[in-house]
Amino acid sequence: MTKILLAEDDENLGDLLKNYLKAKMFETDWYDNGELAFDGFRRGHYDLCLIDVMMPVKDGFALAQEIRTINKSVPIIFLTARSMKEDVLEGFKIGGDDYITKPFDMEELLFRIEAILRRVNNDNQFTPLYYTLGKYTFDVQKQLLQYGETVHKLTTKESELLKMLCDNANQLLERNYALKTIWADDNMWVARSMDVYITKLRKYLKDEPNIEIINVHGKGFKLVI
Amino acid sequence: MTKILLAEDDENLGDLLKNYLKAKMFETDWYDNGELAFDGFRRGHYDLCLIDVMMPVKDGFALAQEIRTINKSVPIIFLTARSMKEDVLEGFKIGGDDYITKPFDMEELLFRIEAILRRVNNDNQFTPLYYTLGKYTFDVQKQLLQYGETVHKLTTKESELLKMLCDNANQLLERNYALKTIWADDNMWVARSMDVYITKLRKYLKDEPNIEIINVHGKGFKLVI
DNA sequence: AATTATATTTAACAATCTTTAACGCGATTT
DNA sequence: AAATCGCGTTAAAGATTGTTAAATATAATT
Repeated sequence: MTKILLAEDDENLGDLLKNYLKAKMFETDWYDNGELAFDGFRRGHYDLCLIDVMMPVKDGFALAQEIRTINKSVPIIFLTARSMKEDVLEGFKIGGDDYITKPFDMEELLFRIEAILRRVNNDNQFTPLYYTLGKYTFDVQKQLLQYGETVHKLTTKESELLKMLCDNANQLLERNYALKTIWADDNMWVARSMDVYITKLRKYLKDEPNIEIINVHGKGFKLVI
Repeated sequence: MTKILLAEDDENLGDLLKNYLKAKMFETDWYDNGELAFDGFRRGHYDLCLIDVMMPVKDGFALAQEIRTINKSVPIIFLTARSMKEDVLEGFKIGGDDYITKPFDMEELLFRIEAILRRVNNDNQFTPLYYTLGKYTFDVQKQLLQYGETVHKLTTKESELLKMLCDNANQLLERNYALKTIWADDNMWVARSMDVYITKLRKYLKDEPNIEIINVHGKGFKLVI
């Protein structure tokens, strides 16, 4: 989960932002002044900072400057009521990545955050490489399901589905979710295609008594280990 | 020198921008409509694109979208007179990096450009001259794939494709993306040509059990290391 | 310019992957 | 209990990819 540091003294705005970002799957720590925010920054690990320029105790620029002394790369976005040229330029000089003036549109802020993270995360695409299923090892990259001599070469769809089941092991994997992500569609016809693949996976895994793909009627499937 | 592509139909603004950026040590190619700009983009190499949204022949969003099909990483900044929410969001959805509304301050634009480039250059996106593939070394410049005695002289297309696979190692290399960049086209017939080259590369790499080019059905290929 | 060599594309067929169709069974609802 | 719905399974149809060889295009050489 992406962690965001929010430095904002306005209670309403801070609360609003935190909740909005939470809904968008960002974990946000909210500090209401610059000093606390800096303490928080050195303690935790953040993927992005959202900093209001005008704050009591320590203003946003000062905070950003301090953050930059200990971290030169974390993305910083300034929030401000003032749209004066000098302020904007000051923000960029310090090493900010973006500058957005109040009142701003939440969705625009979200897109700006995502635009910056997209660039940062360019090479940060982490996915587990192997899963252990009883005696079998599932190599996601190579699309192999193997145990000693026995090696099943999986097709793309088999592999995608098995990976999704593994990610939700012992939990329900919803039909619609799987269909929308793997098949990019969830109409009735495509749904039958998924059933065919479930059958195929069950065949591969039938040698493993401890592993089972069970059906949750009307909802989806569950990989039980 | 950093090269900027400027797509702007307004003569005065275009001229002004080009001169301003030149003074700031950016080499700028200015195209006054979207179609010319796209032609220019595929011909040359640019570090950043500055695109006016409203242009004749081909508007800025359409241009950006075309650019994104052949280049997923070049930074794009939109310029526009409209500050409507929908427009801004559209720009980010396409994969833009920033969006600035006219009339804008030249200095602010400059800072935004620098903020983005700073981040891009941080990510160390230089392209290596050598890749290591198991026991083989792939020399991009000389188009050689060698290990001790064994040396494969690669043809241009073989080399371009292998390089592209290496740049996306362990990630999906989309068919269309490869076709558009290497073959400058992505029709059905050309696509088969790519398959032939995949076969050739697999032959060269078959001595290396740890290296494999796997197919992602309907999407592209992945070099797994 | 003609010839040779090399690189790339096209064509053809085989193999593999994915979807669709069909039928049967069991679960759920009426 | 009958009817409906969702799922399990298999086989065939449809699409994509793998591979080889011949045809064409491009480059190098005579």
